[in-house]
Amino acid sequence: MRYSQLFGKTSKTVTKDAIVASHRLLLQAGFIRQLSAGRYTFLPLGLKVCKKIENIIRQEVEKTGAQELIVPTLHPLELWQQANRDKKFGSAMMCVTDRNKAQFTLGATAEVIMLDLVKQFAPSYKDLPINIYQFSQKFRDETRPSGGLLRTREFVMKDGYSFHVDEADLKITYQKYWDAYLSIAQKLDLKVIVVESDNGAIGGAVSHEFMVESKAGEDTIVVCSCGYAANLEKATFVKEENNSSEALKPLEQVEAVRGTTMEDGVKLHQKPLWQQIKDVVFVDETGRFILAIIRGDYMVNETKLKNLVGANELRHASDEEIRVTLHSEPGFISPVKLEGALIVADDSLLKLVNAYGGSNQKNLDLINVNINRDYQPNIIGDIAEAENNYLCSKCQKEKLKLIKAVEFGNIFNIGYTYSDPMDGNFVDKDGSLKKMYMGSYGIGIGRAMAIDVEIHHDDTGIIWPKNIAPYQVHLIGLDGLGEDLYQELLLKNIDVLFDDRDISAGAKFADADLIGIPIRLVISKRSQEKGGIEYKLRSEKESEIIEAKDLVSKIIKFYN
RNA sequence: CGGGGAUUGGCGCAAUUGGCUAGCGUGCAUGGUUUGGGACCAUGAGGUUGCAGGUUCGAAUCCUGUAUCCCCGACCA
Repeated sequence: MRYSQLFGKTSKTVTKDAIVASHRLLLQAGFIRQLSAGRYTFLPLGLKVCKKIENIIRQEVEKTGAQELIVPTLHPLELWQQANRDKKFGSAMMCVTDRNKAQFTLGATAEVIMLDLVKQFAPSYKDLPINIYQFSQKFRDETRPSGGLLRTREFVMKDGYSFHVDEADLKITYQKYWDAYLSIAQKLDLKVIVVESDNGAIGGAVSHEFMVESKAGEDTIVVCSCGYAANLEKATFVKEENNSSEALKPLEQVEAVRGTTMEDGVKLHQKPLWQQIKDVVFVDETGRFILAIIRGDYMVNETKLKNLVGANELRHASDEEIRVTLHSEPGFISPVKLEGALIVADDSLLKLVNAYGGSNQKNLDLINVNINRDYQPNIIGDIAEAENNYLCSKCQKEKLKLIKAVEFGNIFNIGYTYSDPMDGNFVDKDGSLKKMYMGSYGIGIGRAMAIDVEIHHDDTGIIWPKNIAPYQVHLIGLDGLGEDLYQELLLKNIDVLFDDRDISAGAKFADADLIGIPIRLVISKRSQEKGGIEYKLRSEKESEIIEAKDLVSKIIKFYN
């Protein structure tokens, strides 16, 4: 490709809105263009990178036995409703209506469509496992897209789905996908950390996310030097016992003229924060009130809480709701004698005696509050959020570390989440109908591209890993030279971008650095005087002169 | 959804106690001089200042509404 013919060009300036490096560089180097919030055009350079990423994914994913197909973008809303998915995904779904008033949703993910498709072939145990995937545009009405391609409302995703006779069979495919994802990451020159994670809107029991550490990441993951790694929404830690050997003291109500924060309680009672009971009231999508209680120095993780109580969405209760519905008082909430709310206790409270906190009345506190004596939670479980330096629950020795990361891909063990409501059955050996066990597997292409730029760039531009660079070679011709070499490289099937513009050398070098193609060649009077062509890797500072006859083999060698 | 900021030639910005023909950089076009790290000179094209309404002799500037975009927060009672 001649640069002079390439649609899209680099620019010296870029909107101040582009904060993260990948966003800025991809815009500046002419790979993408924004259309509206969270929706980007992929220009020819950007699309070339996408296609290369897709091909790597295709190659690796097919090793799991997956077969490529494609389903329509518009999904009948009815199918989603069958599986109750419309509620799970909720407002992130984009819906449209056709001329017959039939309702559709723009595909955000395709579990229900793929299951419906598989059902149409009345699969038997002999047909299973079925392992299918597609590359297609996904639509999610994200509340806040951000970071350029890192979080968008419209994106191409490789989404794979597998159907099995049982969980044991799924685990074989699950592992194959796991391996495939590691290979893909390796080819994209990305170091991934595999973490356990919450299944979120996809549903099911177990899942793993393939994360890449990055400051631009909006996810926090928890890692331990022992190898433990988990999403913040799943991470567990050791909850130390501080005073569990103490004798239980009688419950007392005391006067407490104080403010409404945890800190006010600590000051007034002169007792440690961890001994205080933290009370947080939530309301779920059905209007149910939930009181989450936890040791004072811990935080409630809403996702953990959601999973424990089986809620889809939670919001904080208003002060008015706390007063009117629960007959309590903001800042003085207590699980003791509280009615009208499901009481969910973090298991940290089991190891805590003689706690203190509110009494559901203003300026009155309770001291020596003890679980299962003074109040009885409806549910006890883990709703606490891990923090830096908490003790790892796996090795029980090392301290946890929280790091920022971007989700590169994920694999889900979704079980019967869809087969159940949608009658996703297969015929077993004995002729009986059984439910298919499902898995699903996703990688976002644009995000993968952005992560790569995030990880591989310097002050002057992008440094593409060789497997996904838009071109293999960036040829710069100076002094009117280059045309012959360009033709020769084309003949040898080298994918080359030839900067044939009649502009200054400096401008060409700057653009080459920005665009980030791995090999830069310069042919000029100077290079010829030195006996050949200048060869420089984008990732290196130094260049070398290569004789013309050795050039092609050197390029080919680099790419193998 | 809440808070903050923004919207002016393709792109990045300036001009607001209301006042002359809305400037500058970059990019683009033409001509010339240049040519190893974003060259220089000259000439030129390109804007109903997001949209709608209002105030005024006069609005990019003030008022009202609205749309869009960006950032922070979606968290402790």
